[in-house]
Amino acid sequence: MENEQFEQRKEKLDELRSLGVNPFANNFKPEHVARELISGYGEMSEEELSSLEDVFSLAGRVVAVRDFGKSLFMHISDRTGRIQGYIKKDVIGEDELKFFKKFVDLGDILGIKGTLFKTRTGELTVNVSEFSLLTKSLHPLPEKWHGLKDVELRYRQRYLDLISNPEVKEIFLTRSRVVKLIREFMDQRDYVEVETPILNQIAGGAAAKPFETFHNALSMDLYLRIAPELFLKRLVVGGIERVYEIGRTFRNEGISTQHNPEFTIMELYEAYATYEDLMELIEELLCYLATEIKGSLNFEYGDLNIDMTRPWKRINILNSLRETIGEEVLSDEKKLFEKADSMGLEHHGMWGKAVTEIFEILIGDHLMDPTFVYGFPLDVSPLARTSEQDPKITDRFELYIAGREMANAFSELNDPIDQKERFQKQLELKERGDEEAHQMDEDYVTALEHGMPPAAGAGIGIDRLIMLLTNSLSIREVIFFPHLRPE
RNA sequence: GAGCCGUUAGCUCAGUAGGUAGAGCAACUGCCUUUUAAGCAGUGGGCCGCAGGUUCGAAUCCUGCACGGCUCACCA
Repeated sequence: MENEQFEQRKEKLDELRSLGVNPFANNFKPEHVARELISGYGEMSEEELSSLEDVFSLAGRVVAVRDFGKSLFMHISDRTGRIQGYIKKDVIGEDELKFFKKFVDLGDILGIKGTLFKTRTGELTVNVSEFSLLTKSLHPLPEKWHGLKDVELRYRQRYLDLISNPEVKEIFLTRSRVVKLIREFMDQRDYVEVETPILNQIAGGAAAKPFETFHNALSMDLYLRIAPELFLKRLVVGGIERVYEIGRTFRNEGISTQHNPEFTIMELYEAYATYEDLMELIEELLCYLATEIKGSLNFEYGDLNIDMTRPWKRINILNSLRETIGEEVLSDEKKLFEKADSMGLEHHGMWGKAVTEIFEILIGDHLMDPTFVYGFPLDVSPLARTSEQDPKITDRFELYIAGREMANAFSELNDPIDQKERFQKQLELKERGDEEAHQMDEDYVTALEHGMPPAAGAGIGIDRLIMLLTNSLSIREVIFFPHLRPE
């Protein structure tokens, strides 16, 4: 970090202090932002502007300076955008101009005041009559034209990425908008937003390896949650009939363009609904988001054209597998396991696991337009309600978009006896070496014993949804500080 | 965890038959009162990711390591 430019700027800092100027002053209140000036006055002619006598004040980071000797142009960037400032000796005085040239660097935070005018090239510009150095920056900005490209630096020093790459900032602003829209959508449907524990004694509600931690005062092992599911359903037992949570979840697994160890999930539960109702709800929600964010139900994602026009396709896992691998393989457990083995897939001797694994590779990965995949086997769905048509199947679906799982939903199992037996089976799997099998959650079973109304619930991967809506091909592009190894 | 690729100035990037390290931006010194990737003249700035090896000589060839990216595996 010690380099020529850093040293030069530190010297300026010392000199400013010796002149009695606070290089980290906080005595300037900007009354305007770039965007409001541009949208409010950008269309006015030079004549109209010159008849205005209003003085505007704004503050932001100096991102460009073009020095002409007795005058100079600069661009200042605030939370809404950029605006040009013009400093002219005749207006501001020789001493102030000299001060600017000597002490104000690219990257500094500056407050400016002045009237508006238009340059010859038609750009709305603040004719600066007064400026105030608010914060000295000790490091140079990244390259003004190419921005910050180095992916590692972009993630490690995200602030520089945000300063110099406007499209990056745009993605995160969109992320914020999407989450807000989701909340509005859910609130309109009478759902209550809640928060449930992240530190769990039992990490349940999904098939995943948890992070472990320890509570010193209680002398107790704890896990970071892998899903909020079991807590939310306790709330349904408690009479919060429509409930949702948007929050961080942690899974101790690999990192990739699709996976970050901590990610954001939305889970929702609705009493008296079925998984088919949730297909409708999710379709409505995602189409609403696409319309608001993309302005269309047809948009590009990478090389793909995604068509979200309703109604979305619904395909049955067993039926579609029957077409690809044939009835004889599907119905003969031995042949099915051989098929899974030949594809290098794990199945732990479970029919359902083999079925879903094979499905994902052969069919799921190729589903680009939104598709509901339903008919999940019971042995991979320990919290889902058994189908009334087929005892080996549950009332569960997953939503695939762009070949990826975006949501998982089912009618909830609310029979406590059945639930306990399912947990028991998961324990057996765990003993046989399936690290991702569920733990027994007696307390949850007790909650069900008090009666959970029939309900359906869904989980939606928010990061992946944001990726889709912002055309981001890596999850790291939608998470401010993705997990990286220490430098 | 495996394979492939990358790491050179603050930033973006060049740099091959191994022969003392380059450009643009940024910085510094001048000139320039409507520019916008401003322009002109000049100057400074490098453990070429780290550690070994080969060689008279390594940014360049070899090995190991670190970090990152992509693909695959596990998963959402």
